[in-house]
Amino acid sequence: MEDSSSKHMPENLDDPPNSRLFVVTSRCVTEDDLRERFSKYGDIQGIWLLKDKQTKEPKGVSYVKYAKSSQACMAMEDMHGKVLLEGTKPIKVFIAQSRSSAKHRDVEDEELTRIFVMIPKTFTEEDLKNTFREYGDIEYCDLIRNKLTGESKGLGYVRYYKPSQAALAIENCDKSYRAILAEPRSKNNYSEDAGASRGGGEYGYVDSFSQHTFPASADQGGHMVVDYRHGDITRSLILNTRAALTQEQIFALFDLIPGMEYCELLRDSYCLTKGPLGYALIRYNNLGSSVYAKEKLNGFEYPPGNRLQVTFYDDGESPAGRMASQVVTAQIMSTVWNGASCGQAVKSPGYSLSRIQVDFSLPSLKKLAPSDSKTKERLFVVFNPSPLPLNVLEDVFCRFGSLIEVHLVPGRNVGYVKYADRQCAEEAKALLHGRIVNGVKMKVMLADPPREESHKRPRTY
DNA sequence: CGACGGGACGC
DNA sequence: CGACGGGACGC
Repeated sequence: MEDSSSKHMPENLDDPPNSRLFVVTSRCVTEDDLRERFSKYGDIQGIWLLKDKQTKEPKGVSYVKYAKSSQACMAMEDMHGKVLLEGTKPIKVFIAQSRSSAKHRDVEDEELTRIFVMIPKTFTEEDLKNTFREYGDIEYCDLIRNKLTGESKGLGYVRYYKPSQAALAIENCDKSYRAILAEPRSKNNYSEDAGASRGGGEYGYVDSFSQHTFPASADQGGHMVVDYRHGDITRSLILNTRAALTQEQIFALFDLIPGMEYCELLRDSYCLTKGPLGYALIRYNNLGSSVYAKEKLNGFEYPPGNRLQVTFYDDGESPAGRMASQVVTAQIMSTVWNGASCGQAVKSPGYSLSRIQVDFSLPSLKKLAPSDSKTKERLFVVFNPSPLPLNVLEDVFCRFGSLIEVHLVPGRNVGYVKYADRQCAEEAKALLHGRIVNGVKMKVMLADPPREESHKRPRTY
């Protein structure tokens, strides 16, 4: 089944990643010399000495492939600078660049000592350190936090002193942490030109290694580029909120980002009788501030439990609860509302912004189940011709009680509805299947059970 | 027919 | 400075 002969190394040169050494030696060092000195660190799968094409003379460059990255790292750490043969120069040992990488630059320890992990949101930096210190001395731990609330996003970095320690952590820690090597901080992964670079190998260490470690995402990135091209972003934003917010509160919130030049609380034209304001219009004096404000405040819970929805305002459309564009809609679906639901504390029928148009009678609005409720039943919904907005879906599907959340699949006309009670889900299915809501026909079915994943950590949100 | 599976840091 | 082999199943 497995081909482990030392002669034949087909495509597994980089499997697992960083398990191969690049060794610079004196030309007179032989394969046996290398084997003698390097075999104590682990299972050597192959040794290859480069030879000159014409003269067949050794070039003093060789590769040593181990079964594990930690073995390669330990060999590197221990052997780098050692003299193999009396009177020859000290050898140099590095982790080899992946075969598919065009770069021949040395792989720095910087790239090999920091890992990126998924952890429960309740973890502190100390918890993180205590969890991962069994693999080696830790220089520091970082949590990724929401800048505004300070709450952990359940993601963290652990910096070790030595590559072998990071490798050991990745190899041996609980799979649910999904530990991988962190991309170096210098590279700005953030301004998402990922759409342009996806599939291209022009970004050094981003290429083959990241394909190894990052599952392909269906998420539509690159909104900055796309939005500019389509002219969908403006300096104006729309705030949607289910909870009542005062003009002062909204002003204070959006004034956190410099450049606000306008902030007005508007009544939902469809809910004139309701006291609380449904949405607000905010404008900044520059594009950067509006983009930044949307990024920072969209999805922000204020007050806690009330997730704000911030979208770009498009002058061509009615402001009431409308998305600026399909692009922005998709982005909101995948970033803000995914896996989220409003806390029931602030959920109240009077604050519903969705305008529901149906040709059948709907039960009254019900409270949502707590977002940490255990899912007892899931519904699978197919929309025709296109998905309904999440606030509408929540409005409709909550009316049978125990609704936990509605989740749309980005780029597809389908979604999932989670209930904390099977009976409620059944009733929702019975009443809503085949119905038309706001002109969108819905098929409502029981969802197939989720795929079993043995090493899966329960989601902590 | 139609299906979820995750991930990034204020230089 | 010091970066990527030899050789070929059996449909």
